[in-house]
Amino acid sequence: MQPTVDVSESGLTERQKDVLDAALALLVEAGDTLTMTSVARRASCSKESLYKWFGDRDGLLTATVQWQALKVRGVPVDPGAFNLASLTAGLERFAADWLRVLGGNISVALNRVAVGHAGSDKHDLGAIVLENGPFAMARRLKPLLQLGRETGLLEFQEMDEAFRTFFGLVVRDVQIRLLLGDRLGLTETAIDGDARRATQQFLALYGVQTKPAINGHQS
Amino acid sequence: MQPTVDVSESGLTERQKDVLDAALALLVEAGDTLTMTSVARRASCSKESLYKWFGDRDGLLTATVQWQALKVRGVPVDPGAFNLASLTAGLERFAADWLRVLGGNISVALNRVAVGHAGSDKHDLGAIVLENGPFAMARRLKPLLQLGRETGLLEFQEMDEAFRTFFGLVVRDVQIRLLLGDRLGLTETAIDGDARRATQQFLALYGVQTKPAINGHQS
DNA sequence: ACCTCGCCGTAACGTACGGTACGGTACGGT
DNA sequence: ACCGTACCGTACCGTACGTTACGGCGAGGT
Repeated sequence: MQPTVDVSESGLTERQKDVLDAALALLVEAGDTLTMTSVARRASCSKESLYKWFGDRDGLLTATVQWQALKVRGVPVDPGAFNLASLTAGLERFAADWLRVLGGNISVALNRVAVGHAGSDKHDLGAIVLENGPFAMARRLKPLLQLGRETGLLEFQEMDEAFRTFFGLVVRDVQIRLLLGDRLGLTETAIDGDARRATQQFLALYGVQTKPAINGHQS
Repeated sequence: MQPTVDVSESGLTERQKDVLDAALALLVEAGDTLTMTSVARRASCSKESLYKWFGDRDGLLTATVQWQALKVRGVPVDPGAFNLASLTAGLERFAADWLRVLGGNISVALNRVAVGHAGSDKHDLGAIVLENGPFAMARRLKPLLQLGRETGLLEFQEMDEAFRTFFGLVVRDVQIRLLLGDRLGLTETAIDGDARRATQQFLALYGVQTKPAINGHQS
């Protein structure tokens, strides 16, 4: 019958959520080599149920990715008073959040399977991760940038270019190196430092004030 | 006997190179779903030879990746007279080259398989791609940055930080989006424009001259 | 008490594919 | 002429895994 569970509506039994969490854990441990049997065993459910709920292996993977995506909905940041300080704080917080997510086991595992399956299967996993990764980040950040531009704190022509520059300054080679298996101890303090550096660099490029903070070393 | 062909010594028969080229083509077409049988058929060789030459499937993939890496050895750029113009040109050329490589089918395919296998197999494919991707880029770029610093055109404390910032400004979200299957028409003119923008932004952050080119739009 | 439904556990099926074995052919050396 | 080497093509084996089928069981309804 091809159920094709749409997780975004979250029409999910608690039982099914448990199953997806188990699948998520296995995905982190074993990557794309996880088997339907292993998921069933880990979740203490029958393979028959897996197939009834998710259609096939691809459907299970898709549902798992969407389930995780549903769980990371970040909180939007828009404080009342808006000035350079709050803009800076917002950008830093955003950068740090993003680096924390990217560095997590789950993100790495999901991106790995999505990259592996990109463009080749029916429920395009790559598109889903793209949608809930970079694109979601853009949707969340752009209002902040827009606000910065409207209040005269930032100056840029193309919103998309500004966003992508910020993305580059924050992520740099971190994600690709993690995906390729490079250990890359992202301690909490290192993340905070990188977030500050990226924010300062971004402000140096797109901020209107002629402050001295040109070099990427915060004070 | 575990041959484990070391391609970096290029102890490869012409016949074997042909086989690896065939494997490369199949990798681009089919990704990690390529089978030993398909490679043998495409290259008009026997599976027995594949196993004799490369040990096993992993060995074949490894040899293929190394073979491609051997073919992309970029040419170093160090002109005689060194000034801001040549530094800028060098950076732009570098950025454009890198974007062209990243956008190519072969790079995308190889990065996909390497990400998929990262950390899980014996010949760590991820490490190999890491070595011939980001790390090779760093080794090639750093001398240029060093020269820029020595001649007083650039100013930075940490070489590595400067490199990674340049990386971020050039690559941004391009690579991850390509890996996740996003079409992303990288025309030649778009690449050149991006290379110029990234270079200008980098110079704005790390250059010593107080030129006005702060915003990412070239003139 | 009985039926139905949803689920677990397990066994079974089909197949794709990694890996091996073997016969046949071309060729260079002696 | 004979042999060894290297290779192709193909058939074959073993296994892992996706997928399906079936028997049993507890719960809720009638």
